Amino acid sequence: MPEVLEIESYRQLAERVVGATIVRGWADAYAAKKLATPGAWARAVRGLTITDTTRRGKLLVLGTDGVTLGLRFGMTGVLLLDGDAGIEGLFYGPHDFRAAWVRAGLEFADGRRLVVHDPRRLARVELDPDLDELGADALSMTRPALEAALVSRGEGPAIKARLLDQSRIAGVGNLLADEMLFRAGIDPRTPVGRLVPTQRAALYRAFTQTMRTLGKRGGSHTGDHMEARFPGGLCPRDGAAMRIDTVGGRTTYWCSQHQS
DNA sequence: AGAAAGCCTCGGCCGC
DNA sequence: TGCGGCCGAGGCTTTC
Repeated sequence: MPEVLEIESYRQLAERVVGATIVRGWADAYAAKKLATPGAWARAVRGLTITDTTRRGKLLVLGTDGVTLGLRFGMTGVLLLDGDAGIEGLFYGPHDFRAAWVRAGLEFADGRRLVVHDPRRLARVELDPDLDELGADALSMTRPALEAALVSRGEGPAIKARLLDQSRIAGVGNLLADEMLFRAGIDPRTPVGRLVPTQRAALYRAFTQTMRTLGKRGGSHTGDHMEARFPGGLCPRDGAAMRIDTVGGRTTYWCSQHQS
């Protein structure tokens, strides 16, 4: 579920702990998988004071007076502050909270707790995350940055795969990718190198519209194409059958008519 | 039973 | 032929 729009809402929630000092941190073996040892998180965060929050794509970054803290949320991770998600409707599946699904967190001197709630264990904590591996941030996409991200040798990969490539564009996930291609009227299988100028212009427009509109509506799952995102769904724009296939390694829905 | 909104690794392929 | 980089497939993990 979490794509750049959700992570941005988590960042805004995390803003509330700027200035607070960590008295204790914990992460289970899965959440700490990217660290040298499972205990590294607890040792590193103790005594740090949060100075600021930033975000690059789907990576949430907590600045401190020492090591920088990174949080990744996988497919089902949610950030909670004292059990308050900050926004409603972001839970995967049954909007359920279980203490057993709290995989990592920080406890502050004032008693508050900032925790990662993640049923499927794909969320990760990081120390001094490497931002250089991430491409242009999706929420502040510019036309030149998009064009640069679309450069390829030869035909290149399918446009959908390129949109999901976090080293080119950081923050676009499966639902946002399908939504912007839906709005742009582009077949997700089109090789990037074969996109003509009018398609590139349409994609940029759809890209920024998608971020703005879905951001206002409340998340990646509020796109126009979502109502047709099931087998047998019909395109809400023209009533044609939606196609389903794996593109860029992910389940992809697109309109057989206006995206061909 | 099969699929799932993220990401990592592996191996094959391509172009220099 | 050799090599690095690109790209797709598959796995992780648990749930519904």
